[in-house]
Amino acid sequence: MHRIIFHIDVNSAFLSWSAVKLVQAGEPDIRLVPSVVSGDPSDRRSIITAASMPAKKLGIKTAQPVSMALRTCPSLVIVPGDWAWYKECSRGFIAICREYSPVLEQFSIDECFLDMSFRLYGKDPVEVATVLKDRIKAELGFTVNVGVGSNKLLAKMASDFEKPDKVHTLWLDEVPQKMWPLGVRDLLWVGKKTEARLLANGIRTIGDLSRLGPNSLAQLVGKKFAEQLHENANGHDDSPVRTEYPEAKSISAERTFSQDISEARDIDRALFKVACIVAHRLRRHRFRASTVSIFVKYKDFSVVQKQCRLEQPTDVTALILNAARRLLPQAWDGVTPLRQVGLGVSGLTHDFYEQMSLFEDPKMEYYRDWDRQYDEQRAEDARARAYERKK
DNA sequence: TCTGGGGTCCTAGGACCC
DNA sequence: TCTGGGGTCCTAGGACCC
Repeated sequence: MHRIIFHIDVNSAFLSWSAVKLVQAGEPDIRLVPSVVSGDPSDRRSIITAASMPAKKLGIKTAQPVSMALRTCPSLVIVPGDWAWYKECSRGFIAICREYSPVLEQFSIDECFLDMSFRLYGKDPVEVATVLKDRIKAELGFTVNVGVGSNKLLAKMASDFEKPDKVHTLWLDEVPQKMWPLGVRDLLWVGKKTEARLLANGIRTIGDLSRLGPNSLAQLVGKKFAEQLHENANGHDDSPVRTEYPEAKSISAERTFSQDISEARDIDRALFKVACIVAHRLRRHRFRASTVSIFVKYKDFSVVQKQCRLEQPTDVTALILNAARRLLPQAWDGVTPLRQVGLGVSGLTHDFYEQMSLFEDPKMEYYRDWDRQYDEQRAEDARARAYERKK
């Protein structure tokens, strides 16, 4: 059975989308100059979320600190992120893609896979991909790359070839010419650590990797990962295009301080804030969580994480915060400055039978009331922001 | 230059049960 | 009294993705 998969990837998504909005408002096109989307540039710890092609040509990269990019290019144009607008752009581009095949998997806000296997009716895949790409540009004002291949892996690798506004193929029989010469780091799932480990063993290209037996690879990266890498390096991937999404398995929030802090009060305040955010998201998605975890990050980026199980699943901020407060001393000595604190919940269920406890905290009603008011305030804020946008 | 925020999956060890 | 082996659950940490 021969499959044909498209991978559609928005070029410099957040930057392009901000550019579209500015152009609509009669402003210059920031895609044509060195520009980035980032957090507050006056915060030393802000990093770049997206960079324009001219910025990338200067060596400015996603995830780089803004302060560093400004040294490279003092005239860099910096725009803040606009998440509501990005969601609108994402919906628009997904809607057009869906017209080409209902077998669509949204992989992230700016990427999707289309299974085109039974949708081409003898037409040339590259021609169809080109029409799709040009339609998005004409109707929405931003460009995409389309990767065309025999499976999801090859389609995704292909969309990463030359950018922007391009269609590339990577069929199984093109793997030796187009994929094997690439460095191992270009293979999906090979990150910095795995690359270092492979290089240390003389494995430089994806071709080197493809020729390695899964057994010798298993010594380096573990059995399961080795099997996957071996398959992928040979261009094999039988994972289906998933139209349904598994439910979330965890929810977390974190705060990075503008300076490392060791003041217990400040740490607790941050913990309180992230607990409010996480519990609110739990309630909004009608989840309850049975495990609470906290993590702290030190200035050398080392992370310590502690978790505990709750007596019963909850979505109550106070109970989650209490658990977090109990965990904190296990993760932090109370002295060493912290860069970041985070709080996560997992073991999510939609289990809503209240297991009646004889020992229910008498403050429970108060806690729930507090949460209701918090949720109402958040909803009101969201309405106010939506109203501001419409104006 | 000094590194955000939100996720997923895998591994390995210990506890506990049969 | 001492022993094996398998299964499950939990925790901590590490790697990757966008």
